[in-house]
Amino acid sequence: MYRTHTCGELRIENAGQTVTLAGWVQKSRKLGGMTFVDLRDRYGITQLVVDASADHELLETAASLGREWVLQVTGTVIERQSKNSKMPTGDIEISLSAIKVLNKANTPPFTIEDESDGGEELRAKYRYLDLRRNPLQKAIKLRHQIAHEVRNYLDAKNFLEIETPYLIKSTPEGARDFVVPSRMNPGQFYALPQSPQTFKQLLMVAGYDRYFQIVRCFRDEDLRADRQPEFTQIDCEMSFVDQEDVLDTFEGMMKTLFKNVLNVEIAGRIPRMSWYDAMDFYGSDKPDIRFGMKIHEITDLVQGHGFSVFDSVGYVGAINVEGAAEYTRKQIDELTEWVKRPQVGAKGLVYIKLNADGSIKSSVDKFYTPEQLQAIADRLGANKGDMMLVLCGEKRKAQNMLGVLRIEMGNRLGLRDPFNFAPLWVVDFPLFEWDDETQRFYAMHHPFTAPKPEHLELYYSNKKEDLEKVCANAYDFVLNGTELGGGSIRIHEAEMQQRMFEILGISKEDAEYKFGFIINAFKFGAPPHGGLAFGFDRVCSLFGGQETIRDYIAFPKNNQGRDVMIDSPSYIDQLQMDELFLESKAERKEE
RNA sequence: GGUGCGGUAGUUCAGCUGGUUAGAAUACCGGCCUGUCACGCCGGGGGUCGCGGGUUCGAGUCCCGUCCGCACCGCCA
Repeated sequence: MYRTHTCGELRIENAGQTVTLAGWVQKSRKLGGMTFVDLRDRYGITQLVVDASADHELLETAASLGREWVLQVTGTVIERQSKNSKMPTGDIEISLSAIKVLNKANTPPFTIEDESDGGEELRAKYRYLDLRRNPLQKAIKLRHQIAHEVRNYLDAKNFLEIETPYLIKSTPEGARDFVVPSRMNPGQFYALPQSPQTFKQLLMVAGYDRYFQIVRCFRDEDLRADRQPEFTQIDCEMSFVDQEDVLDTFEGMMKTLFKNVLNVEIAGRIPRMSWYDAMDFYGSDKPDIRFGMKIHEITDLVQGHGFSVFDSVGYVGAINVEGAAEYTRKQIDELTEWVKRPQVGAKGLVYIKLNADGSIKSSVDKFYTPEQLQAIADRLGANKGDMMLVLCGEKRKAQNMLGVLRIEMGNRLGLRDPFNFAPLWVVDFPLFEWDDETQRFYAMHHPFTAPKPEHLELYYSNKKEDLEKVCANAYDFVLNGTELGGGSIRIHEAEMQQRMFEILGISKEDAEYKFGFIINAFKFGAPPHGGLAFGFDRVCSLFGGQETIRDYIAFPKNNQGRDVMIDSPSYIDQLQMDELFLESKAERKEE
C-alpha cells in the first residue's frame, strides 16, 4: 500500500497516528538543521517536518528535495507549534521517520500554484503540469460532477445512453467537416460528426424513445475562447413529445444541475422569449437578461425633423443607460470610437443626456426640441440622471449593434456578475434564413427541423416572402448571454423532409446521395420526435464563472486548432500517405 | 480572410524622442539559519531582445516582410 491517507484529510484528531503519505513536493523550506516540506496531491497539502534530531540520512534526503519530486513518506501526525489557519491541514504536520523518493523531477518551467507565473502558451505546452494546479483540478472536477448529475437525472427519466459512430458520412451543409481517408476504400472519406443528429433520429425510428449521450462533436471552423474543434454535447432526443414536453424535461435538468452542483435555486419557470422579441429588444438571439437596458425603436419619433442621418435610414433605435448622464465628453468620445470599431461597425453614436437638474443635452440639439427628446425618454422609460444612446441603420444590423453596445455598457456598469444566473428559453425561431449572396434559403437550425403545424400552408408556398415567415418549434437555452443549447421538434415524414430539401435547393439526387438513409427510414414508421443538445463545455465554463471553455477540457487545442503539447496536427510519412491516397491494395500486389 | 494587442533571463515583465557593459522580481545554484508556511540573510550563474531583411556612425527601440500566441469580426446548418 502506497499511502494510508491523502494529503488533504489529516486533522488534529489524527495526532499520534503513524501515517504514510504520497505526493509531490510543493515547496521545501530549510532552516538550519530542520526542514519543512509541503507535500501535495489532488486532495490538499500537508506539511512534513524533519527535525534536527533525526538521523543523518533522513536529514540529507530532506535537504536534497526539489520541487515536484514524487515522495512516499512515513511519520507521526503531531500538532503544529504555530498553526496555519489558511490551510485545512494547518493544525498538524507529519514528523517524518522515513522518506522514499519515488521519482525525481526537473524543475518545472512555471510554478504549480493557484496563481501560476507561467503564460498561457507555456502552460499549454506543459498541460500535464498545468493540470496539477488547483484551479484546473477544480474545473476538471466540476466537469465530472456536471456529467454525473446529467446522467443521474436523465437515467431517472428513463433515458438510455447510446453511443453513435464517429466515422460517418460527410454532409457539407452547415459547418465544415473533418474528414478521414479510408484506406480500405481508396479515394473515399469518412467525416467526423458535427453532431449525432441523424443517428439520434434513427434511434427514434428504432423505438428507443428517450436517448441521450455525452458525446464528442467535431467542426472544422475557426476557434474562439468558447469554441474548440472537438467539443462535447449533451445530446438528447425524445419520441412522442411536443415542444412543451422537451422544454419541461430540460428545464428540470438544468434546475437540477444548478441545485446539485452549485446549490443555486432557480425560482419559478424559466422565462421564454420569442426569437423576434429577442432580436427587437436585445439585438441578439441569445439575450443576457441579467439586466434591462432594452432596445427601443424610435424611428417614428426622430424622422422628419431635418436630421438627414436619421431620415436616410430604415431604423433608429436606442438604449437607456441608467445613471450615465455623468459621462464626460471624453468618455462619450471614447464610446463613439468604440462603436466605430470594425467589430461593432457603427458610423457614429448619438447621445441624449437627462441631466440631474432636469435639462436635456444631446448631440442632436440642433434638430430636436427638448419636448421631442423628452418623448424619446418617455418611450425608453429614462429618468433624470440617465443617458440614452442612439444608433441607426438597416433594422437588424442596427439592432445587432445596439445589442453589442448594450452588452458593453452592461460590462462597464458591472451588471454582468458571472455568478448571477439568468436562464432563458428563446423560442419560435424562423425556419429559414435567406442568403443574398448565394440567393437561397438556409435552414436556421438544421434541415430536420419541422415547421410549426400552423405554418404548414406557408411551408408549401412557393413565395419567398411566405417561406421567410415560416416558424419552427425550435428553441435555444440561453444563459447570461451565451447559447448553451438548442433543439427542435423534427420532421418525421418523408414527404415533409423532401420538401425541406427542395426549399434548400438540394436536388432529389443530391438529397438521396447525402440523406437517402434518413428519408428512407422515415418511410418505416418514424414517430413524432424532437430533442435538443447542450454545449457541455460551455455549461461547465459558465457554472465555473469563466468565459473560456479551455480550462474545462483536459487537453484543449489552441487558436489555430493545434495541440502544442503533442504538436498536432503533424505531417505523416510518405508510406502512410501513399497507402491512403495513391495505391490500392491490388496495385501494390502487382509490383 | 480581416482587426487589435503581444513576443526581451527558466518564468513574468520594465526598457522614454535610436546612444555606455540590456535591468527588476521571481525561479535556479552555493553558503548561513531549530518553527517556517510568500521564511529570512549573503553570494552566484543565467540573454540568438521570435526570425529575416532594410534605414543609420549606431537598432531591443524606426521601416518592410515573416512566424508564433491571445482576444475579436467573418465563419460556426
